[in-house]
Amino acid sequence: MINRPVERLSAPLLADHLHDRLVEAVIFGDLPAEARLVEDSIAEQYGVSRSPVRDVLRKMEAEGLLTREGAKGLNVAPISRRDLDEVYLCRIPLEGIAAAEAAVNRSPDGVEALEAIYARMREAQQAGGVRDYFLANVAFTDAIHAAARNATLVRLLGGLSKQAQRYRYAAYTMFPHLMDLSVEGSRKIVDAIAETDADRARSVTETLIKQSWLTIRDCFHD
Amino acid sequence: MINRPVERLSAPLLADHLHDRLVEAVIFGDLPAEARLVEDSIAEQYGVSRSPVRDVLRKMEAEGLLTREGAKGLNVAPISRRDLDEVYLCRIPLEGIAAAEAAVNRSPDGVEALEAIYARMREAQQAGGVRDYFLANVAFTDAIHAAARNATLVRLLGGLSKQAQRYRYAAYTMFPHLMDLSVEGSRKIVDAIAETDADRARSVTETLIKQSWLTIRDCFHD
DNA sequence: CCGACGCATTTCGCATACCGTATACGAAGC
DNA sequence: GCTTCGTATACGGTATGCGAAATGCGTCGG
Repeated sequence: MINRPVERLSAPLLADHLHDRLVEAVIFGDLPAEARLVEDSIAEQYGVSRSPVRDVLRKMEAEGLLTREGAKGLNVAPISRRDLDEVYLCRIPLEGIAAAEAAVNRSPDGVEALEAIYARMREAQQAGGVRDYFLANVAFTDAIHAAARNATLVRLLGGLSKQAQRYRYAAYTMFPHLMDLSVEGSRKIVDAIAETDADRARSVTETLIKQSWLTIRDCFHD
Repeated sequence: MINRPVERLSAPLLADHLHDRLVEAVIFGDLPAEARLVEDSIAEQYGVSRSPVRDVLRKMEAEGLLTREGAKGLNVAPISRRDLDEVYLCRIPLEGIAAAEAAVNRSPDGVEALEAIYARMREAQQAGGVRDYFLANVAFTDAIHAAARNATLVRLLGGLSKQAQRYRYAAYTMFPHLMDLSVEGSRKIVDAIAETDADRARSVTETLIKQSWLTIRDCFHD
């Protein structure tokens, strides 16, 4: 065997670790769009068997990160403006609902968690750490989803948010000023949720995501 | 081996066949809510190995038909009004978008296909065949999704529609008059799409689904 | 020089076997 | 009699091997 394992995975639930690694690799572009993925190669690289790899690849397919090329293997999903538009067409109303539900089911703990993550976002923004900002921003989104207390909604957003994160990370890298827009909008979202104002939470969320969309769109004018 | 296979599956893509069978069983209630599913037993029943069974169960989990009980196995997802509300909260805007996009991307073939399925729905309604009506109605929904020409939207709806179908079938069985409401609303949807009126397509779709929701809700007042 | 057939390779689908863990039941001790 | 510990068992996670379908390439014939 020529290829040494890139990194040996630790014991508990190989598949979960592997999933995280591969998702990261796709979102951050280490695995470029259209890259071919072969079960055997991945298994060999990470020093595991094909079984967990199969599970992971199927899951990532469901998350929209991979596309199946007929009888051949899987590819990293292509990046395109068309795809971006598809994702955001769905994402806008769903994130709006999540914010509205988070406001309806508002809890002191939930708001506190949001404030904490918002603080992380501000710090990263002022430090100019694009990757740190991105990670905090993802956590912020996840916290709102969790606060919505709606398992079905979370499940659906799970099949969309990973796909969206690819575009978001790329956009933050290209247009760091997008962080300003994001911080400003997030402030409004936290306030609306804290005040239990579901309609305003929905509308500021939808507005923010629409604006982000238009900005990101400029990066991918195929 | 004591248990004879319930039914032996044919060759091409065992997993797909198995998936269809199990999804059917859940939607039509042959596998009741909360029923425990064990990989070994399913494999034995259908005369296949655990590998395809695992794939299928994971897929059905993503479709919201099964829930994972921690380290233990999978159960058929519970039926509850709470769950119904969650599903429809997401389904209303997504189906609305699908109808609107179907109108935007209107094609003569697409409209023709919708009309054909609509005719099937009418026939089944007048014959009083609840199951036939249900099947035609599902086909109608799928045709609109396909006509929207949006892979991401189809993927998301795929993670929701199966779950919704459980409630829809149960509701048609209990309230056959729901068919009248459905036929009437579907007529309006086809017309709006045929006229390329996206806004009207969205609004009549959302109205129909909301009305269905309220009707179904009466069946599941936990 | 071009096209068609056939072989080798790639890659996935499915089967089978093993292992670790979590649960439940029974026995032993307090 | 109740609690607790150990063992048996059931189940999912993982490893591995085999076979079939599709693809690409090379060669042979026109």
